[in-house]
Amino acid sequence: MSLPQLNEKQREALLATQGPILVLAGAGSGKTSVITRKMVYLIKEKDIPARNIVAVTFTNKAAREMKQRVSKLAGAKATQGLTVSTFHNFGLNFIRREYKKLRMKSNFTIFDDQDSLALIKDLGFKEAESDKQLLFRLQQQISAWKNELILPEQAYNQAKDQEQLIFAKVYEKYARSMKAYNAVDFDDLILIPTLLLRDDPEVREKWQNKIRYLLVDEYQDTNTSQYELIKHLVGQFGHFTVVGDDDQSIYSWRGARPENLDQLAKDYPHLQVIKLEQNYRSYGRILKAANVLIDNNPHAFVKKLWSDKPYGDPLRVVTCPNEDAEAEKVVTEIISRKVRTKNGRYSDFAILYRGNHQSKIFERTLIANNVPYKISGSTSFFARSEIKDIMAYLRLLTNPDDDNAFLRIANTPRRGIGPTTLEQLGTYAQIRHISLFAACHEIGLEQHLQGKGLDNVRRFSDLVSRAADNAERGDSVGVIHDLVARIGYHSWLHETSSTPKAAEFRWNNIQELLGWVEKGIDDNSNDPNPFAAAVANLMLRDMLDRNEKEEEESNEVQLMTLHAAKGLEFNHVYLVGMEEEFLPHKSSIENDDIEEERRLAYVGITRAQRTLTFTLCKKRSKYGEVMTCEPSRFLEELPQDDLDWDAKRKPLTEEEQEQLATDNISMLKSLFAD
DNA sequence: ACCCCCTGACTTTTT
DNA sequence: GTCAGGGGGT
Repeated sequence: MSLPQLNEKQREALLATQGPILVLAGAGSGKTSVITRKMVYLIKEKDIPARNIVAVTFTNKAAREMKQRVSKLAGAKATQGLTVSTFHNFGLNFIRREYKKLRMKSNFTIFDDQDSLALIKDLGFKEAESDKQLLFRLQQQISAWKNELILPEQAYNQAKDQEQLIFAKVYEKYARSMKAYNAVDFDDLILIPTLLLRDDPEVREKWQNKIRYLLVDEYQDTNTSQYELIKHLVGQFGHFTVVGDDDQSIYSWRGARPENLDQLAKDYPHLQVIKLEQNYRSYGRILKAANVLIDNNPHAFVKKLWSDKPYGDPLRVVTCPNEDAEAEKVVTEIISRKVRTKNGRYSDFAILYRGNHQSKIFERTLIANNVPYKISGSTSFFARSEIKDIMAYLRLLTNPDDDNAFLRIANTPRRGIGPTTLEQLGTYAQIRHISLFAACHEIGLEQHLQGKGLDNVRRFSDLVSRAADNAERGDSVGVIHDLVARIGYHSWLHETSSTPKAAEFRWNNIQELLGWVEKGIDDNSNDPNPFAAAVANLMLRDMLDRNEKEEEESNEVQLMTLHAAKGLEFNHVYLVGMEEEFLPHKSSIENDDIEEERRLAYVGITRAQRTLTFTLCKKRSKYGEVMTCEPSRFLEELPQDDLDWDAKRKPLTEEEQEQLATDNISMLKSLFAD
């Protein structure tokens, strides 16, 4: 196999197939290309069967992209059986295969964050019922324990204060309830396989034999439990490649441990470290600025990005009197730049910010100027109420013990099962130690019990259990369509939507969802319960081919947080709100956690291919009050010779700036008014 | 059951 | 300043 288009280091990373390999891949250094081509190399040249190769990523998007690229390079036939999935999807498949060993039922449901929060709230921890903040902290603590591989008993023993003690108790209760509901949460999808692999030599051996080569993307984002999972999967002399960049670690607040990179060197003394330092994305000056900035952070592995692209224009720093002027400045500049560029597209421009709330004013200004835009990270498909409703029906069909699903839909659409009935049902279920749905069923059998609410409960219980029976027997998709029709969901949508158009839009969403269920059911798999498997997969939000549509070249200005921008690139980047207390964020300053904020700025800078513009405000109205803002310390850390810093070169008075801004805007407006 | 007003939050989020 | 979500009133 010839290896064109790869540089020396990339080739080295690709050819190293013995023992543990760490690839330190700087921003824009062609890391995805290396991983995908390495998989092809392993299959084609090293004759490792595709089914013995596993690659894990953090997002569905990354997994999908990788899979596509590999099968394009190696052909669909050669890649048959190759596993490219997210950590969570891998964990899910693991559990579905090993459910017997785990003493679980095959029809477990997956709880998302909201489900688990609802459960925690329900566990009767008095203080947390009213105090949302506390409830939230509790959920995060439980999640953190799970990510650290700490079980309830250990949490209890390690508790340092009264609060921790109480939290640990709730954790224990939570774990027991999850078992009763036959449910797992997202963290369990990693935790459960890790514990089984750790404790069961037979299972461990089986999986280590299956996986002859493991690849891990975005390694710096792994948490403790993911680290251990990988360790147990590859065994002591494992052959694997992990790819990561400690400078782009921006998720430590949710358990990611960039230290896992150093830990790897300690756990595997023969670890081969390969650095990819040539950047194919940015102009030289942008890279220089990024390097200088990140040099202020301590490093376990030193790395210096370089590029043979042109040096490029100085990075501009634009100081604005206030946030309105900032937005106007950015938007009018994007318009004029786009018009001036031949074949200029709005999608060449990105506006990046620290917090979601910062998008609002830019959105408003873009609308006012008729500029098409796209904000990433807005309400997702699965957050839509109609999708949550139907998902709850699907969950209840596969797992009748899923009380969260039951509660969501018991009275949706309205069928006269109000709070009073539900409370009675809850009490009954609690006494009998059964789920709410099972309680419905039992009450249904007690013919002598009378009451309007009870009749409704009976009817509901009959409806769902009949559907569940039929679904298990065969045509589950037909059964679901039938169920959706029987509950009158279509007319319910029309009742609850403001316009008929909105109702039809929501109805279409449901049709789309049901289409995925249909596609997701794999009758040929040896899974004992293909329908349940399909529903579980949907909880992990892998939307299969939906994104193909979404990702077609859109001519829209891209707006997103710095976190969401990781992995992407844009010709022209506007990094807005470059002020102290924004970037670095106020709470990070207070917690003395500047390094991760610096990495965030680094990620933002390295997104830019050609030009980079920082903007900041002198004054900003925060929470109704006008506040004076300080320029971000990161601006001071950048190489000043490479900056075109307006305010420093010729400081204008506030009035002059305001005048200038107004002039520019009216000039541009008259230019593009039509 | 529904609506309206008040209160509190204003870091980041995938699965 | 603005929005969401809870609580309380009708």
